[in-house]
Amino acid sequence: MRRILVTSALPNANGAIHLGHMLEHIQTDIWVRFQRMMGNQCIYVCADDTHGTATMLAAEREGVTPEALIERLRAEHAEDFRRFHVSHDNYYSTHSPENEHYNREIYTRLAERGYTYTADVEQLYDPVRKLFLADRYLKGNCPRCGADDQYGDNCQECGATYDATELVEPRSMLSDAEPELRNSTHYFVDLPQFADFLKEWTATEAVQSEVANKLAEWLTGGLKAWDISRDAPYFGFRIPGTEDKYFYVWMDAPVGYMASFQNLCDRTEGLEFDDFWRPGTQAEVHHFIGKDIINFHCLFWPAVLSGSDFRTPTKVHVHGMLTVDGKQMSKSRGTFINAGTYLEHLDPEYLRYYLATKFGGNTDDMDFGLDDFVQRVNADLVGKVVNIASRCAGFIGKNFGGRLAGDIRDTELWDAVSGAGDELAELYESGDTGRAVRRITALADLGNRYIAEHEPWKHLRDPDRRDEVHGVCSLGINVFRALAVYLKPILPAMAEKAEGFLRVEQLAWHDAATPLLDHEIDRFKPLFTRIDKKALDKVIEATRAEAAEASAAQESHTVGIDDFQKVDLRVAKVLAANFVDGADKLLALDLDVGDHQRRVFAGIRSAYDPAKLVGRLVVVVANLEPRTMRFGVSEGMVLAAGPGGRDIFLLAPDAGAEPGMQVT
RNA sequence: GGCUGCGUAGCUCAGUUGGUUAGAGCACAGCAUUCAUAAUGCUGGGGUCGUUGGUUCAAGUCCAACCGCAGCUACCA
Repeated sequence: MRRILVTSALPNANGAIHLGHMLEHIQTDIWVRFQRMMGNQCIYVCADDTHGTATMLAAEREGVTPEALIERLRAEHAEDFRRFHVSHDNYYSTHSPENEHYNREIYTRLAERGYTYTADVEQLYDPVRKLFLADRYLKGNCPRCGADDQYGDNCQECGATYDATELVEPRSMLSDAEPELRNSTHYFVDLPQFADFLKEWTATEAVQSEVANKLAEWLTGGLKAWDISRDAPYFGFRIPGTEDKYFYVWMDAPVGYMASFQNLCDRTEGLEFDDFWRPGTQAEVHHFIGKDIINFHCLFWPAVLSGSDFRTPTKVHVHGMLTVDGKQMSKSRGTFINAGTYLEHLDPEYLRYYLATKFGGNTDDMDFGLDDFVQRVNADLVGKVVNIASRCAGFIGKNFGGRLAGDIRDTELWDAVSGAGDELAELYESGDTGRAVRRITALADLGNRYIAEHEPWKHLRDPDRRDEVHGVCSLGINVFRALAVYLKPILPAMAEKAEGFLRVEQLAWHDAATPLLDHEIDRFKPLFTRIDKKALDKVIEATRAEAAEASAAQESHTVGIDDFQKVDLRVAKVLAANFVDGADKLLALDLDVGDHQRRVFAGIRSAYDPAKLVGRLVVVVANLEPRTMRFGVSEGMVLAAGPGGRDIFLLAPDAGAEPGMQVT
């Protein structure tokens, strides 16, 4: 029995799970379920990737703590995956004590062995927001071609790459302030010391050949030291021995795989962390990732592991990106589909099956063709596979008491179907489920052809041919059963229904090799319904609507008077103001809006004493969609100016204004 | 700009080390069938294999340039 630990890349705690995430988790889950069906021990862990400046800023915008924000998203993400039948053994968080423990341990070991050092770095600093700016938060003019509005790493116009400090007329995207050049001490992993190790490691079976080719670019071009620290304020783990330095999120994210596993071990008898992570163990570790994060998983991660005396990954399975109708997923086209939106209208197994037809175990991009999706799923699953059971079950039930024949009538067909197991197993193992599905549907074609040739409906009336009819239909059911086994890693829910129909225990891989004989089965109920194209259209419409809402809210620089008039601004009087338990940025305000009262949570605690707010007038957005926060529902928004922190200034109408008056 | 990979019928994809008239499924057309969720079976039309040039007796397959797509380019998580 193999002992295997499997991971999918950690989704970021800054948005909903979408089809791109689902692609990776479905691919991983198919492989995991296949391994379990083969009788291997296969543990599948994942987590939300929670740290970084983005989380900090998002929490600030929502007026909640980062901890509250990431826990809400973690729960949502875990639920989305569960509903798609993704069988994580643990879906954890990188913001966990286990993760902090292993980050410290890894860092300490690296430092002890001389793999780390510090150096001063010149970096752009936002004097208003008081933080160092990552490239993505900087814009300016390209130092080479002069194009304006370019990010801090490279130019979209001329393709030049440069350092953020070279930008002409740089601006902070957070405050629009002109950044200052400041010095800061940073911590580095001395990657060049791992060059020989990495050259060796990337030449093994651990990575696909095209991935090794890509990695050769870094390995032959010369590795640079890796900057693993960030300055406060930063949402993350503090580096041991420092006051204001934090681990860069890409340092602690992969360690999150270990942390999630440790957390599972702590509540699972017989599961030992060291069995999987000590050097030289026979247990396997497999990572599934997209081609966008190859360098983190195939350079930094194995180097860090080997330098801190942990085992290195058995294999990194890299997949390509998902396009929809041949183009990048796009919010305006309605193709940036969230998992939750999909689930409102469609069965998750449609997507699992369709994506399975696309996986080839390589890094090619995969296209989600909307029409193709509908046709492929309906034709293959309903028309071919399930149809075999559907057309045979009636005969068995009505004429033979629901009992299958005692022997296999035609060994040629049965041998072809039952004998495909080894080949299919190899295809699943290598990740080529596309080819596996093609082989399986070809077997279904054999089954349907066999039934058509033997025309059981014609011979049913002939008492001399009763046995023949019984044998043909029983074989049909057995073909279906084998196909259900072969498809079970992809379609677990369908397989479960099939188990009920066949009245059998959980199907394992080897069950496909032995037929079900002289066995009573249940009445047939539809195992799979066809996709209605209209349901898919609704998904696209809903996605487009979500996007329109979001972009209307933030994108346009100028608004028409119509847009402005949609905002219902009212004068309100503060009746009560209170601290909120567990929220360090919020105040709960009870407002008199003229004809009624309402409660609003405002992120102004850092600047206002609640006692001094009572009785004063403020301006409130009265028709803002109510937002459910951890502490209750916020029904509106109080207007204020300023960058935040101590500098928040509430708007106030002049004397004479009354609660409820509209602001125009 | 550099790097990795991809570009084959209307659509989604197969095409091993270059070797006879380039394949499958879906879609489409015709026929058959009616057991089955308008499901199935048989037959058929449809491609100058992204473009151009080269190597070779022979190129979808090897080489070069160009075009298009995706990703990376070390601070995008």
